[in-house]
Amino acid sequence: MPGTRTSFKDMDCGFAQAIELIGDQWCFLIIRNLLLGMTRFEDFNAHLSISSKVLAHRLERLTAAGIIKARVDPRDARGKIYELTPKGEELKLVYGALTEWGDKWSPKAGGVRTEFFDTKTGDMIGGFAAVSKTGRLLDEGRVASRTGPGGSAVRDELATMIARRMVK
Amino acid sequence: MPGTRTSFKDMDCGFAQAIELIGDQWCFLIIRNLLLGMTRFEDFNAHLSISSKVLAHRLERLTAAGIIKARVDPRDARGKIYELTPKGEELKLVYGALTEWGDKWSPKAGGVRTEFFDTKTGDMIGGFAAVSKTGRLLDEGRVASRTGPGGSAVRDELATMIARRMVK
DNA sequence: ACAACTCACTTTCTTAAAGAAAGTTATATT
DNA sequence: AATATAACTTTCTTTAAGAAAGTGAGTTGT
Repeated sequence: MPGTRTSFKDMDCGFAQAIELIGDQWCFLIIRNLLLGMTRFEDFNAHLSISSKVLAHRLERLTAAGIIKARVDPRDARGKIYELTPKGEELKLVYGALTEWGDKWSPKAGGVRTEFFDTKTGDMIGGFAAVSKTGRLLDEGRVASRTGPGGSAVRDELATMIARRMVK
Repeated sequence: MPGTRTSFKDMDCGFAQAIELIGDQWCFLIIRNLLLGMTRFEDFNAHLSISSKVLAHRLERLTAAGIIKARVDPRDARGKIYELTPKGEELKLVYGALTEWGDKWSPKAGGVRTEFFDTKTGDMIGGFAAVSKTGRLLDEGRVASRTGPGGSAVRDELATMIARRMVK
């Protein structure tokens, strides 16, 4: 249907499912602010300059996806407090890696805008990386993906599609 | 202006800049396929069921952002080969982490759809994580962020906004 | 050499959703 | 009782998404 955004629900792929849930500029920014501790409708509205209509829709979508949950402000029944669920909290790494990438490739004189640190030691974090089963760090270049046990024909079809095209 | 999607270019924040460039469902999926080795207009078109109009726009946007680059197929001057630039390749970690999250929270009987492995040893990868400067792995719960040297008033303003609201 | 075919787009047309701004409702404060 | 505030909802206009058909340079088959 024209105008309707395409849904990826039928795509048998974890990545596509993730994008179905949070692959929207506003969702990304809202979750980012939630990860930083923001909780109020008003604050998202003001800080992100998002219209209240769209904000309400996004909060509803994120709630339905089980990424956030709202509760009434115990001090003032008018207010709601929006918080990340464990599912939402686990996006922290994705956000860290994306923030690092963004800061690297949209650089600013003076240094990074955001730095990550270890809350136990206060030390700055070196970065985000893939880790072997034995706890060894792996160079980004060594990381590749393949179809897992729950993988579908879709992924193999993709591989075939790609193989058929190989140049050079 | 109504209908115009909001731009985040003025937001002084690496994360927002990243979202400005790739924070769109189609861009995400296109880059995912590029990371898996897909290179052709036709293949994105068919595999993602994206309309050619929108695909052309996205490829243009990603090219302008310096994330992909096109070259003519040396074997057939009709065809173009789209490839990730180093900037684009560096999104691999973000994609790995997001795929892992999506596979975990949209689970499938039988196991993960996609598994990551070390191209040197063939061993499966344990996961993605934050790493200290000294190369130690950090528990996700220990990771937090703060304003860096290039950080702006925007982030501090956000922190203030949040602090003002603290409950419990 | 010429027709048929491919690839990478454009164009056209319809409709859903984004943005701006004003309005609503249920509490809360004075 | 009057005013304020938080979290939405409504209205209205415009842009962009989606479907489908069309275009043009380049290639292949005969």
